[in-house]
Amino acid sequence: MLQLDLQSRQPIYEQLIQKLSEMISAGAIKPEEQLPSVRTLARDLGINPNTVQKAYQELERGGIIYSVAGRGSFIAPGNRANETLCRQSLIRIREAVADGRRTGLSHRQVEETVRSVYEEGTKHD
Amino acid sequence: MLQLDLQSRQPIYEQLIQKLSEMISAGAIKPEEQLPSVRTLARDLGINPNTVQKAYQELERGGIIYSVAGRGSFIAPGNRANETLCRQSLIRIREAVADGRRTGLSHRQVEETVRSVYEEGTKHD
Amino acid sequence: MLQLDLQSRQPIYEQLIQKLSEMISAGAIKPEEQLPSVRTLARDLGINPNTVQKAYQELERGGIIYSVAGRGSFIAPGNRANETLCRQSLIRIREAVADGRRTGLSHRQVEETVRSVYEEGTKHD
Amino acid sequence: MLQLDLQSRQPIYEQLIQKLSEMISAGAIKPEEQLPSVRTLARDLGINPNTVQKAYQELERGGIIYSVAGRGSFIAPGNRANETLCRQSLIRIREAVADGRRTGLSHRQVEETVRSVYEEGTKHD
DNA sequence: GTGGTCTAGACCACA
DNA sequence: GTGGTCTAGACCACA
Repeated sequence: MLQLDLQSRQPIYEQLIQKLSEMISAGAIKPEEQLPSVRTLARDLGINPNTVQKAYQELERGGIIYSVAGRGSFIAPGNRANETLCRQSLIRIREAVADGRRTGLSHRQVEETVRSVYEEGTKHD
Repeated sequence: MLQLDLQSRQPIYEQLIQKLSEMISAGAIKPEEQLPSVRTLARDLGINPNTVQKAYQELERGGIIYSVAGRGSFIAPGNRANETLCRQSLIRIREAVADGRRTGLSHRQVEETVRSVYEEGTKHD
Repeated sequence: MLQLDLQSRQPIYEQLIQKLSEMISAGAIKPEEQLPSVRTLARDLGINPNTVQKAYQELERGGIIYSVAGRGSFIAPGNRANETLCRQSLIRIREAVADGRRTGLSHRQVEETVRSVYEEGTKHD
Repeated sequence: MLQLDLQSRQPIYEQLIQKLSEMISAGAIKPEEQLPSVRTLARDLGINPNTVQKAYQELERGGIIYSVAGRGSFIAPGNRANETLCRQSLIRIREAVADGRRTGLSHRQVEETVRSVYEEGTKHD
């Protein structure tokens, strides 16, 4: 659970933000529930506490979680984790498709690709 | 023409590779035609010659262009600029869509986004 | 009553000092009246007894309350809760205004802000 | 120039953000002008590069500056440094005044304080 | 214990 | 050289 790719070009803290957002969005962690402490999560993931903290701070800025010094970090009630993820995802899709269109991909080709993604049976992740 | 975004997270040399590939793919530059010299292009774009050099090297590795020491760089005949771009583009679209699906976007929502991209009139880029 | 903001940057014990001072200053608790015990107040507010203890100690240092070992804490007769609060408040206002002036706020803008605060009907707190 | 108080309760990076915002707001550094590099400024101020970077990143998030990896950090054109500072300043004044009002300060007393700040001759800072 | 700040120093890709 | 990321480790106030 919460698999990171330390070799990826995407920074670890960004992967963390994304994975945690997904878990929150999926309801795996619920509003007002406490997140693992910065140190605990860092230890469990084998990364540095500063990296976890950076991710937590970004999530806090985005209103997904809130942190109370001396107490811990918690899922914000009414957080927009899902909306945020969807919005970002749609932007990325739009960019990728616009790019493909410029390259000469036909509407049909893109539609076909989209369809194939949605027809793959439920995936492991 | 050949607009770069110096502030983008995407490295300039990658943007250059993509833009040049697009121009070649679109026939704006034809096989055996000569590309501007590394220094000229760097000066025109206001970027570092090392950056242009890196882009040219990658394009050569991909068989899109070829360089002749002392003479310059030329578009390779029979280059697969278009195929390369399309392949990469489809991969990126597939990844973005898979991501969106995981986030909870419906097939319909994605289709709608794709459609809207294709319905926008011819764009400036 | 005695609303704390656990997420505020201002430490809880400081908020406690301020709120208690306000209540004493406003006469909601009168000289020689007993304050709730450290443990009781901590339980009621859902905070750590150490935090309440720290606030009580500071209030005692300021001559606002006094404690009798084994009996409890009481409002000091002749306490200067009000004077203390007013003095601190004026200092903070002065600093905030000086800051605003440096930033370029006009005397008029600040006056207007002050007026708007005083014109808001009686507030909940 | 750019005096920091290393003993202050206010974190160094926040002081940096504020001071730089003030300089930009005052026109001491103009749009598109380059800021000192993270390392240079850190060395000059005798603090750690990470601390400077944190300040720069916050300023970038606020649209006050922009950073280009490998090139440097620059004042953003059309930045709202001044508006941002004024807005924050007015909020702080409003809070301080509301606090004072609750404590029992009269409108007149506050007005008098404000006036006195504005009547002090031009100050050094 | 908890989050927040800071230092010292390393490594990376890019310019 | 430049910004960006990350580690290791320290210290702080607060709870």
